[in-house]
Amino acid sequence: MYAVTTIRSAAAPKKFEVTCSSCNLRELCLPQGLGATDIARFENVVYARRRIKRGEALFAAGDEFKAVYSVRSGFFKTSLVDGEGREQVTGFFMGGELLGMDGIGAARYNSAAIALEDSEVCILPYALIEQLAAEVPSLQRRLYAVLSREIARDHGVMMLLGSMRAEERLATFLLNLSKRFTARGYSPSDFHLRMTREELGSYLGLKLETVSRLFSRFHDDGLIEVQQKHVRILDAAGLEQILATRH
Amino acid sequence: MYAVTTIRSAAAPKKFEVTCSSCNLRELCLPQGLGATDIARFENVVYARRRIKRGEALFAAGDEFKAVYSVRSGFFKTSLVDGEGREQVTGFFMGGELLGMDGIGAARYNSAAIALEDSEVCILPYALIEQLAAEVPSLQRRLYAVLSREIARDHGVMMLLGSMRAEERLATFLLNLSKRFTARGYSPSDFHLRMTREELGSYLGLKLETVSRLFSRFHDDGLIEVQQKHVRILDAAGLEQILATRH
DNA sequence: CGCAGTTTTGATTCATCTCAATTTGTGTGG
DNA sequence: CCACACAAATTGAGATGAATCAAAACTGCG
Repeated sequence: MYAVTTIRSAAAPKKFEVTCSSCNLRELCLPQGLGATDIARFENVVYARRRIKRGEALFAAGDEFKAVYSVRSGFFKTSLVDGEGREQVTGFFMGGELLGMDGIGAARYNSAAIALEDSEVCILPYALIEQLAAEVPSLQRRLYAVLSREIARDHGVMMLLGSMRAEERLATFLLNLSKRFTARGYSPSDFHLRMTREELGSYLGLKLETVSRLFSRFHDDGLIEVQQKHVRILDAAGLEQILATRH
Repeated sequence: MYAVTTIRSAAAPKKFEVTCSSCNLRELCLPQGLGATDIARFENVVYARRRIKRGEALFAAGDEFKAVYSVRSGFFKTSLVDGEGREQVTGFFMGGELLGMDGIGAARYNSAAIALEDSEVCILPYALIEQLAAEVPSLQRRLYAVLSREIARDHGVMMLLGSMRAEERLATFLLNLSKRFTARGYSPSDFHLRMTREELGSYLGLKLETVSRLFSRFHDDGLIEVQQKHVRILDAAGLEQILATRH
């Protein structure tokens, strides 16, 4: 286990006064549910942030696992590349969501995290978090819960990829995105997609042309407005209806 | 948090002397890497086993989350059913593998676990495991690692479902199964599938007829022998070749 | 021994992919 | 600030892998 000072000097990113207690993403982020005293201890461990420009990697698959990251602003994709060069986008991440947890088990990141817009993350040095979790039961519980929810989330994606037709996949994705934007105080119906059609296609198990055609079809059906990356949901109930339609 | 005695009297399954230290699945199971003293404490918490007959549920989606289970013998599937009645098999589990971890976050199981043959599991009461983990760093580390690996495993399935063609999916599945059997001292090439073609199809995102046809094709190509649920791998390199083939 | 559930196989359809051309948008350097 | 070059998105036509529908064969359980 590293000493705090060692890690600080080794990583040496911009040092900020990190104050989770006043962060508006607090309730979506790791310290959710912690009391004032525990949050203070937590802030002491989360001592820095890091900026990542669009297109840059926060970490790559195979990199040594040292920290988990919480998205403070911006947008990320995570993706996996197999031995044959196939890329699979495994998720999209926005404010308050945690990145890198799949690296704990193997001490190396299992996937890569790429910023899809200029972004900023809070660095959560894993050794310190782990140590603190052993002392603070509410943090320990929260950490297990976050890992477990990630598993449940992945199962949802497996359902999407394994059992849904193309238009159900896109409808599910749009509704999910809408919900997450809402939780962050943004419009539930009006947003800018940060990923390309190809990245979205990879995530949904579809080719980019298919994604593009689906957007056009949803548009023609009056469900959404699309203009390149800008999407406006006109008929959320209609999108839900797609999921209810017998297949 | 429950007192040990409360949980014991509440659950009251057959009481066994559980001795992880002498279990041949020890190195695949949760207590992997624990020293003698810690294993003893662990055994004290894992105080019981439970038998599940073929076709029965170890737990159902939505059940209150109380324990994680380790497969002692037998074979399970886990599956998810969405609002529209679609079933998605999310995994198959054999000796030493852990079931139910997706329930930690929501305090309810997120999926159902069904025995595909008469099976036995060790009951790992979560409240006690959590408590012990806070005191035993090696167990804490192992628990985080197990959760993290489950996430990484799920990402592998997402790759399979999102980026592979039907025959690549089946080849991947067979090779994975072979590896897991090998790790448990069984033949790497000769095994009995416990799931139906439909269950396997659900897991692989294919229809049962497609799975059946793929088995026939692999048979015709001299890669495997199949007779209903019995499979013998004749040419593992050939199966790997399928994955390497440009798509 | 018989029946229900499972698997195999065939014929056909259809959703999605592939290939290709065009349009639209974006970042960069003059 | 504009023009150019490159990246991204759209749309069309046609190919194809897997789904669907249907029937027959097998298996093992009661």
